[in-house]
Amino acid sequence: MTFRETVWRLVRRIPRGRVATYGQIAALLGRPRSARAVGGALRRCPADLPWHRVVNAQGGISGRAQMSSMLTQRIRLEAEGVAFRRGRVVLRAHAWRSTARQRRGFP
DNA sequence: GACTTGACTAGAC
DNA sequence: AGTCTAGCCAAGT
Repeated sequence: MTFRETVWRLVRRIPRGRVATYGQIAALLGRPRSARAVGGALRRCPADLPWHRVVNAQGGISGRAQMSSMLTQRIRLEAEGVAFRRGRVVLRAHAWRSTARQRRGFP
């Protein structure tokens, strides 16, 4: 099982209408400093993966080569009911909380 | 096995 | 709040 595959498996668990950050995914996999590698895992991923539910630590959509792809991500999120504010996802409202510890600790 | 490449981040101004 | 920087690390070459 490669790192990339574990990322995909976890991303599939993010429910509709919620988002996770790259760093959060990395931390949940026990590799808190591999956020960047998580981005790499999503750069090329299966078409049916809900990749749009992963955003950066500020709730923003991270740079892609094509801007159309960034727009696609926002549109897909809004279609799931995710609210944006000044170009950022409202993390307070939509951050995926998978554990009790995170429920307490999320800013 | 040694580089290089990013869909990252926290910290410093 | 915006910009820069230095770490970081899995994958690709």
